[in-house]
This record gives sequence, structure tokens and C-alpha cells, in this order.
Amino acid sequence: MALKMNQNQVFPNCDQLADCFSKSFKHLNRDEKNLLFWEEECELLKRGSVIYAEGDSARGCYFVYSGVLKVFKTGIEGKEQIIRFAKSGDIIGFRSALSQEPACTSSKVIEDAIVCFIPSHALTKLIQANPEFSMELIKITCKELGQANSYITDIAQKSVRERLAEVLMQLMETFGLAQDNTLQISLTREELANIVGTATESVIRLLSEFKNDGLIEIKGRKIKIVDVRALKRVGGVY
Amino acid sequence: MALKMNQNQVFPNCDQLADCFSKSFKHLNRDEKNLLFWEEECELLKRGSVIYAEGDSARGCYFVYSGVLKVFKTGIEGKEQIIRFAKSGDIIGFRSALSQEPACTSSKVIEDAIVCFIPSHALTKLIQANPEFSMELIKITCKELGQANSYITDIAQKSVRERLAEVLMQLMETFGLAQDNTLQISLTREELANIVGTATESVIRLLSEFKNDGLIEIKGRKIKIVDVRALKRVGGVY
DNA sequence: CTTTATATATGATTACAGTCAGATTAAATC
DNA sequence: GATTTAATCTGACTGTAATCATATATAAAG
Repeated sequence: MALKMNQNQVFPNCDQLADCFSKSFKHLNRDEKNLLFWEEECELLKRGSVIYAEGDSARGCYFVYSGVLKVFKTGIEGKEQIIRFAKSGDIIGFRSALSQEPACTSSKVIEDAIVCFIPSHALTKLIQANPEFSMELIKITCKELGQANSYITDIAQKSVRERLAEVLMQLMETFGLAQDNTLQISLTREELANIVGTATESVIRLLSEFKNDGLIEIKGRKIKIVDVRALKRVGGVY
Repeated sequence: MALKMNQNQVFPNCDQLADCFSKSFKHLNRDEKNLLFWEEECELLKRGSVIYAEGDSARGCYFVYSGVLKVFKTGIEGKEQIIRFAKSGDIIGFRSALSQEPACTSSKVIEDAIVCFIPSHALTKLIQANPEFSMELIKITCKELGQANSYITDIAQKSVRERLAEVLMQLMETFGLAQDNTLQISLTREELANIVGTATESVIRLLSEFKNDGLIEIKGRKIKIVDVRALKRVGGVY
């Protein structure tokens, strides 16, 4: 499965990984970064590849060097609920790596990604050795928890229409817009539905309503954000 | 607001607090527990009291010695979404204490509680000094995150009927049953609705359906669990 | 004990969104 | 480029659960 980076120069070296890691974790010295990326078990993964799946007992976690992943749970009759996305600089799967419990989410590639495996022992050693790192890990987890709690409230109280508008705004925040105001991430209607927590058909209908109302423009999977203010109003985002 | 414990003997002393704390955090020595509870800022709070509210900038977090609290977010038109409960041995509010951001949830007393304030600096000092404590905090947060993710999936995919049955099972897990199989927590119908994420009327209707189907018995706010297997089946809990 | 407020209960109505079915288009694969 | 597969779209129908209205019961307050 895993390919050593030196087999192919598309893979980043230890320093490049460490630089990228510093986007999220600032309090690591050179030795500590070397510890994390010593084994340099990088993989180049194409759209659709599975990084780990619900129930897997993890021997480590994964650092995303490039590309985009979705983290999701599999619910009733296999329907995915997308929990979050991970992009360059993010770590995924450290929950089960640390608690030594089976993974409670799965992770798949949305945009071709380079992912680096970090063994549990390296992560644990860092927590032992570096309190600032622990603190950052706690803060990252707390932030995710805060977002999860917000999403519980939204999904429980807002309509599908409101949630879809909100999700478009979140995607704009997370992935940004191109020069032509197009979302820098392209998802299938089904994936959008699996974020919003609704049926694919509902997303299709609502997207064309948004188009008719002049809020967005659609070219296939590319969504152009036309009226941010109106979308935020629809989504109840302030 | 805060009352020193030595003013009134209903309050626990430092050792009692430390013992209770050890239910959740096992890797603390005597000195570290003393650090946490040195100030012993305990409060006795009655049902309905607010511990902290959304938007508050916290100077610390709270340790629950006894009683039950609800942690919730305030959504559309003031409707509460209950995120979780906290009981003896739990800490609440450390997210905003550590990140120095305003609280993103509120917390209210459900059953009269004794709560002890832990200042941010004590918590931070412990994280600096004790990696095992950091690890426990990370694991606790991760566990909460896992539960939040499950709940997102449930609320997005299950019916109100299924979710109510599931919530009853969760309450049974968390608070246990008395000798007569009655849930050891009594909530208003509105509070139940604010966990499930539905209207109060729907909870009322579904509870009496469950009663007619022989799954539960109701005496006011006391809910007697009659048929666990059937409730789990309805809730899709396995 | 009486009054007021809050919680619970039930009915009637509406509407949002899910499901099912079929048609069309786009994307992969050979 | 042809074939297969997957994704998108549209329509019709259904059902769950929200809302509104009102009655009753229970708890809190005077």
C-alpha cells in the first residue's frame, strides 16, 4: 500500500512535510518533526480511495499534505453523512489512533491527495514530550467539537433550504472562490446532500431554485456564488 | 456569587473534590489535585441556574461534584438544542477556558448541583506539567466529538420516532434505572424535545404511542422503561 | 387556599421534504 | 468512438412532523 517517497519524486520530503505540518502546529522543533515524518510513508491517492473505514483499528493517523478528503459516517442503508473535510495541513484519524478504539468514521479522497501516515507511537511520544503540542491538539479537537455542536443545532432546527445555503457559505470559507467566484471545490449533488443531511433530489431542486433566484450559477459541478449577502440571509449565517 | 466551602458544610472539601475528580482523571497526584481545587470556589446551584451562557468569555471551567447540568446551544427563536448532560465527575466549559474564545454553548442546572470553579491557569499549568492529564483531556474531548458525530448522523437520517427511542436508551445508559425501572433523570417534555430536535407536541404524542405499544409507562415526568429490546429496535440501537 | 403561570395533552391543518419512477445528460470504460 | 455506467433532472405522490388552536392538568406563587 504505502510507497516510500524516494521511489518517486512527486512525494514531498521530510522538510516539506514538516513545513506543511507547521501550518497547523507551530510549536514543534526540527527533531520533533523528524520524529513524525521519519518513516515518510506517503501515499498518492486518487479520488474515491479509502484512507480508513469505520471499524478499522488504527495503528496511526494521517497527515494531509495535499488534496481534499471527506470524513463521514455510514448511516441507514449505507447513506453517508459527511462530518467534515480535510485539506493540506490537517490531520485525520487521530481519535482512534490515540484511544486505540476502532474508527467511528471513514475517510475517502475527494480530490487527488498526498497523505502521510503517522504511527501512533510518534504521536503519543510528542504528546508526552511537548505540552504545547498537546495544547494545540486539544484546541483543534475542541474547535471541531464546537463546529459539530453548531451543526447539530442547525440540522435540528433549520430547514433543508437554509442548511444548503449555509453549507455553500461554509464551503466558500473553507475552500475559497476562484477569480470568477466559483467554489474551489466540486462535489456531486449526492455529496452535497450528504453534508446537508437530505435527499439528492432535494439538493438538485433547491440548487435550481437558488439559480432562478439569482443567488448562484451552475455549470455542471461548478457552483458560482453570485449573491453572498442573499445566500447568508437564506442560510441564517451572520 | 461563589461561596467558599468552609462557610457551609454542605460543600465538599479539597480531598472530596479530588476523589470525585479521580473518577474521570486518574493520573493526577496529590499536589496536582490541590492545585486544581486550592481555591475551592464551590457553588450550590438550584434547578434553572445558569453556570455560563453563550458568548461569555470564560476565566475558567467548572467541575461538577454533584447534580446534573445540561449543555445546550440557543438556536432559532431561542429554541434550545441540548448537546449533552454533565454529572458528577464531569468538567464543562474547558473549551472556551483553554482557547480564550467566548463560550459557544450555555449551561443550566437540571438537578440541584454543587459545582466547583477551576481557573484557566490551573488547567493550563496541569497540561504543561502532566502529559497523562493532557492525554486524558484529549481522549475525553475526542469521545465527545465521536458522540457529536454520531448524533449528527442520527439527526440527519433517523425519524423523530427513532431518535426519541434512542434518546431514552441513552438516558438509561447515562443515568441508569431505579429499582422500578424508572429513568433516574426527569426531564420536561420540552427538554426531551430539545435533545431529540423536534417539537414538544411531537414528543408528547410519541411518548403516548410508546406507552400504548407497551414500551414505556408514564407517571408525570417519570418514565418507566418496560421493554428495552423493543425500544432499542425502534431506535435502531444495537 | 386561591390565583397565576407553566406544562401536558389532543385535534385539525398545512407544508416541507422524502420516496418512487422515468427521462436525459454526462462521465467513465472498453 | 461506442458502450456502459453513473449522475442529474423533472414530475407525481405520500407521509412525517411542524404549526396553530384550545383544553386540561399540574406546579408555583401570592
